[in-house]
Amino acid sequence: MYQLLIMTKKDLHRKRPRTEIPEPTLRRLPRYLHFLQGIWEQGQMNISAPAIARELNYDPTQIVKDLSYTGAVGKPRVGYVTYELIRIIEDFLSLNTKSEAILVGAGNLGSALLSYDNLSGFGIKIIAAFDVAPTKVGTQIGNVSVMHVSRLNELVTRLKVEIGILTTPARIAQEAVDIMVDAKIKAIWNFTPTFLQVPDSVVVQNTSMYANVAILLQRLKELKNKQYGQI
Amino acid sequence: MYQLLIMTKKDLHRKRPRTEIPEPTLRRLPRYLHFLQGIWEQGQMNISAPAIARELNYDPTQIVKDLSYTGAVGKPRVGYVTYELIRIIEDFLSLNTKSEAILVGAGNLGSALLSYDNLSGFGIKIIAAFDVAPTKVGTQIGNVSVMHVSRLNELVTRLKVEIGILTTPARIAQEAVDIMVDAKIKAIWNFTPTFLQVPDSVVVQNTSMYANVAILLQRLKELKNKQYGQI
DNA sequence: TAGATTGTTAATCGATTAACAATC
DNA sequence: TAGATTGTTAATCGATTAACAATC
Repeated sequence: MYQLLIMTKKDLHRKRPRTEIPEPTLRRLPRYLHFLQGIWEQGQMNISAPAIARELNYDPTQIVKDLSYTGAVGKPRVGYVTYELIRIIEDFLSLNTKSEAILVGAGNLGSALLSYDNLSGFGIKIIAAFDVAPTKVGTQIGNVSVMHVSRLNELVTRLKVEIGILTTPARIAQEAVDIMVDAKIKAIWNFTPTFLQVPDSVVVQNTSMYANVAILLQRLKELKNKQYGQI
Repeated sequence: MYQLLIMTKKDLHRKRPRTEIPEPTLRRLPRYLHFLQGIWEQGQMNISAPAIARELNYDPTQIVKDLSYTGAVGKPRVGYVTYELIRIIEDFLSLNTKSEAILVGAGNLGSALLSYDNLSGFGIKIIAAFDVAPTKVGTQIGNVSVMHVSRLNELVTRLKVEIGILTTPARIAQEAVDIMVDAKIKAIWNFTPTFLQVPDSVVVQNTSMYANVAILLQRLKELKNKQYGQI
């Protein structure tokens, strides 16, 4: 009776209700999509979850579960209609409506993203880049103009851009983010190793090269230990 | 009594024993490291798990647990010695011994990685790049020579390179991987959206831009639903 | 000493996997 | 019809979080 009223530490940190799609599912969906596009091009009209599972080396029930999040419905004994499934996943991931984004920090990585055509292939279109270096400002990288950061607020506000890509040096990352937040950017794709301070009304997606290297090196180490036995 | 002998489906798919560090931990460690380097430069000699937790917005016990994997030991009431902790995490993640790597596919993303100085800052040094385009072969990108793929096997075998970075177009990804595996590459960092077929003796780390965009767009969508209520 | 923090063990929570009924 | 596959519910597993004793 009593217990029901006690607010545990957990409650304070509790995540959003439960409309949330599990992150592992979101990671797998683009992989399914890529696979489906491949077989579609080869003219395969239908595809079953077990067939996808065999090809991508996943558990078949996991695929069924992941697909059920998207609202896709399949036929027993036949599977899903390839084309429909592709459309449903694309819709679900909002890959059809290209979201406009700006990029801050036109250095190595920033330039790469600007000239990385593929980026537009999955739902994001970079419409402007910002930097402070006089050598960068005024230039064009991959058809995108690089402007001085002082113009960020005006442009973002005017065009109502919601997504910001952060590729500055770590040292000035928070500063750049503050400017973005000020301009009402709603989602930040963070390529710096910095932990960003943002209000609750802004989402941050961290893509850390560091984390990926760390995992790779560790798995390689584990592989060796396994092979030679842990002496 | 009976049950003990039954081999479930689970057993077949079972992962390596349990020497394995959880992936979430491996993702967080580089973040701790970056934070620690920052406070070390500011002259802070000691740091406690709760203090790290406050700054990085994590649960304090999670930090204690993560750090315990690295073998770091702290003092109650004081915390960890900043410098020691940095060294221990770096050692643990093998970031001190620079591993040599080769890169296949010197396109947009490949070029970016080649000229991305930071990469060498976390344990990986690209010593050669490979491509098939005559316009690329023979050039230098970020101090790394681009050679024809036909030379991959010889060079990798001779220098005993264990890590391969894959940045080719998705279409030829598997082909490139077969060449790497043939040359006894042990770990592949895959930037293509392709599911790679490799023998058990090779580890693959997938870094998918697609997955990251998918998560970002989804979280942004959820954020909006939360704010305006789901009508 | 008192109190903060470590470090370990137990509880909880969420994602994956298994089981199975529905169905084409 | 028989059998493969979907789709849902239950069981399991692993990571996170809580609890708490040890200790500086």
